[in-house]
Amino acid sequence: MNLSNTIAEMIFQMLDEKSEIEFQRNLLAQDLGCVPSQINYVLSSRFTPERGFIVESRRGGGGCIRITRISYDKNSLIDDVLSSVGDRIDEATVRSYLVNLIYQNLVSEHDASLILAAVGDNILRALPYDYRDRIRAAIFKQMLLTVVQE
Amino acid sequence: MNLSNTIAEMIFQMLDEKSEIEFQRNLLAQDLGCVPSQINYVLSSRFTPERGFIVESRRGGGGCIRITRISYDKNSLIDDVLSSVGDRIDEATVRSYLVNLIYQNLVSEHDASLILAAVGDNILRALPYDYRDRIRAAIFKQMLLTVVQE
DNA sequence: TAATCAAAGGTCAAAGTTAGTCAAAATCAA
DNA sequence: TTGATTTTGACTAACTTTGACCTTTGATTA
Repeated sequence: MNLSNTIAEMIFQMLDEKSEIEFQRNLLAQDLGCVPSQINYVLSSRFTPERGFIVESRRGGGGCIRITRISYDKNSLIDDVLSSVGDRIDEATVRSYLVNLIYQNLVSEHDASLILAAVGDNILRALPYDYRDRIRAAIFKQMLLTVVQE
Repeated sequence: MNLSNTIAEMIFQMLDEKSEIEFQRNLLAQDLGCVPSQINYVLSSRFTPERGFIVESRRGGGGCIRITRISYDKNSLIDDVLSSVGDRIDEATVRSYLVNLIYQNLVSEHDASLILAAVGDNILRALPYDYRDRIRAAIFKQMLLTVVQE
């Protein structure tokens, strides 16, 4: 397990108890024995809005970082997803949507794995670049609609 | 016995104890005294979804390769289907497979509708003829494997 | 009040660590 | 021989770690 995952896990755990946490970057870094900017890396690679987190911060004396886990209203979230997925999407982005959808209990893990099976790159790679992300987006949307319909 | 078979056998053995293993590509290659990319060759030639394996990986620090063996309990029936679906398949044929699979209780209606959402012609029609039925077959197989896996 | 200082956090790019891809060369089997 | 499979390695892509330098903020001091 690498450092970034460890840090992320620790933060996830904190967020398990409260939906909003606050901490000092340098202190956390010191606790973890890492360089402060590593915290930023973890935040920007794992606590993105796409995955359902808001990260805010204040500099200067008494500064800190605040992370909030957001929960959306059910219907509107799917709508949001459907409308925010353009006519192209890559696999990584699908994954992050799915993580979020699972987290919000809008899509079961089972369905998510089916969706991923369908739009995973290991299959769509066979398509010419022009079509790949376009077809992926179309299938993804269609499947989401189907999932939600029930 | 050639190298690839030796490597494959070693991995099979590991998978005999647990249905999911994780290892570092470079370390394994070193142990085996082969070039790292040989591992990829073995994986892509022998640990395919068709043969009941899922291979995932992460790059970068702490990266690794994970192989999951799909349980073959109710799988052998699906296996027949998988091998009888060729490289290409049209929508009508998918539908009849699904009807059959539902009838045999191998696939739920819910999953069938998801599969159909993914491989329906209304989406894949956007592809050039050459690719359409080929991609459909690939997605169909991959999804069936995913369904059975649970 | 204005200048200064110290205490946060932010940015970015280089270096490091894995794994993936691809095609040429070698080998094997029919 | 010929076509398929295997072996290699150079190059690429993805992700992580680190550190030097920058910006913001609040408090203190002249």
